[in-house]
Amino acid sequence: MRMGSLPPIAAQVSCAACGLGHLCRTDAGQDASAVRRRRLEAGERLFVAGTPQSALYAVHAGFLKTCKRLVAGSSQVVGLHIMGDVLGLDGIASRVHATDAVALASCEVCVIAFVQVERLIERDHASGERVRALLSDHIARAGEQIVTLGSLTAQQRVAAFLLDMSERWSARGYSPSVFDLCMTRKDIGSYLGLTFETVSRMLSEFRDDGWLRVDGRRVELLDRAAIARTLG
Amino acid sequence: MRMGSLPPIAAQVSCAACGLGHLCRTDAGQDASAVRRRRLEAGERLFVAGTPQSALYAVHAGFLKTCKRLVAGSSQVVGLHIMGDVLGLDGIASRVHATDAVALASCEVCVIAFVQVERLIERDHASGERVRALLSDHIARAGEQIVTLGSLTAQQRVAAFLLDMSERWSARGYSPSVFDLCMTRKDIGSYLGLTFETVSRMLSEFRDDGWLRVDGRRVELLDRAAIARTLG
DNA sequence: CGTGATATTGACCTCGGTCAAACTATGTGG
DNA sequence: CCACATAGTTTGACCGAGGTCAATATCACG
Repeated sequence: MRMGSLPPIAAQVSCAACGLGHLCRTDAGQDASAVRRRRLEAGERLFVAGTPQSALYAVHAGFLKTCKRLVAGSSQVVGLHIMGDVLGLDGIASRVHATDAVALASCEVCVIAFVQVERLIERDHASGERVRALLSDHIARAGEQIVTLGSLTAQQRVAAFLLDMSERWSARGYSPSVFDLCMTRKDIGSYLGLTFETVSRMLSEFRDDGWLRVDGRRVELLDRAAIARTLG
Repeated sequence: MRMGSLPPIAAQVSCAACGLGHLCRTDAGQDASAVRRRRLEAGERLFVAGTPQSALYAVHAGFLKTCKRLVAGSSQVVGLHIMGDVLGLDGIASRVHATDAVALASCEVCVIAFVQVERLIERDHASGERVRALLSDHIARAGEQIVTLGSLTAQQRVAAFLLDMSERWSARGYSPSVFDLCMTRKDIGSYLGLTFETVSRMLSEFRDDGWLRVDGRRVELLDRAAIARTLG
């Protein structure tokens, strides 16, 4: 396994395919400096829960998680974000970050100030509609997560997780069958409301059934149909 | 218990306190017919998942649940809505209802057509901001639900549910300690990712601890602090 | 009344959490 | 280059929270 000192960011989304759409386009006579791009190494934080928020974020490359702080002092992973995804949609009204965002790999994130978004919205209605669509999508995704946590068994949750990841990578033009989870079993467990041991056990079970191959965080789906069938 | 043939809708929100805010105001020279009001009896559906959506809904009086259909054919309660709440925020982008909405008591619901909302948004920017705030609030609420389902025990979920209901009723000017759940244990269980037996057991446990009184669907909280302490 | 939906409670069992041990991978300092 | 430390993963053994199944009670309504 080659280990360059500066890991190249392989997976990258083109601006045309980005979730922000034209919200960050600087070609309409905008001040180009309104859209900064920030680079993060794995483990670095993009933002911190409870702090003032003044921008939206689009993942240009890399992979991040968002975590909600719990009363008990621990935290739960509530979102996993790949290139093209938009972060910071909660907090649009409150202007306060609802979650921590942590890079799970080297990332490049476009930072679009609220003032910039507002300027665009005032100018053309399509931008307002785009923001509403982003928020609406986020709600739909949260609804899926609620169903996963509320109605599925451990096996089904891991299956749903794998299929979701597969679908999202393939929607960005990458292989739907081979991908990197980029995170610990503990993070996956936290995201799915399970312990990391259970996640590990389910992955081993799927491997023993011949449904996938696992090597650390790299996964290869061998029988998507079988995995999907567990959700029936 | 008096049983009139036409049950009066006791709890009602004033238009000033409604979550829609000025989105449904007809005093700005709007066509008053753009905002219809629909009356529902308990059990009646306001809308059905998968059908085209062309309006937002504001609960003027009564109580509704929203349910997501599951692959297995069953469904899960994903939202509980009292007067002042806005329904139909998912579906703003897709123009398709993501859930079923069912009245849990006699309801009056204001129906505001999308075209009306769009007309308002084009006219003044505050309306656009109001819609964004509604969506953002919805996301925050979904985040809380995800944490509840992902990290809390059965006891904690029921405790969180009771405190949430209490808070919401009191935010509308009603008693924070005495309120009607308006729904079956099964619905509560579905909402919390529990079986109805477990919900019943937890309520009995709280009753035996002297933390509340239960009579069917009517609840009186006697020791909110103790209930809150379980979330510690 | 009787019927059907809802609620409560008990007995039992299972899924998944907890605890523990072994193993791997990656990094660090000598 | 190796000894050691640290974090992550896998797997086993055990246990308990909560699901399942069943009996009974309660309530609404025809």
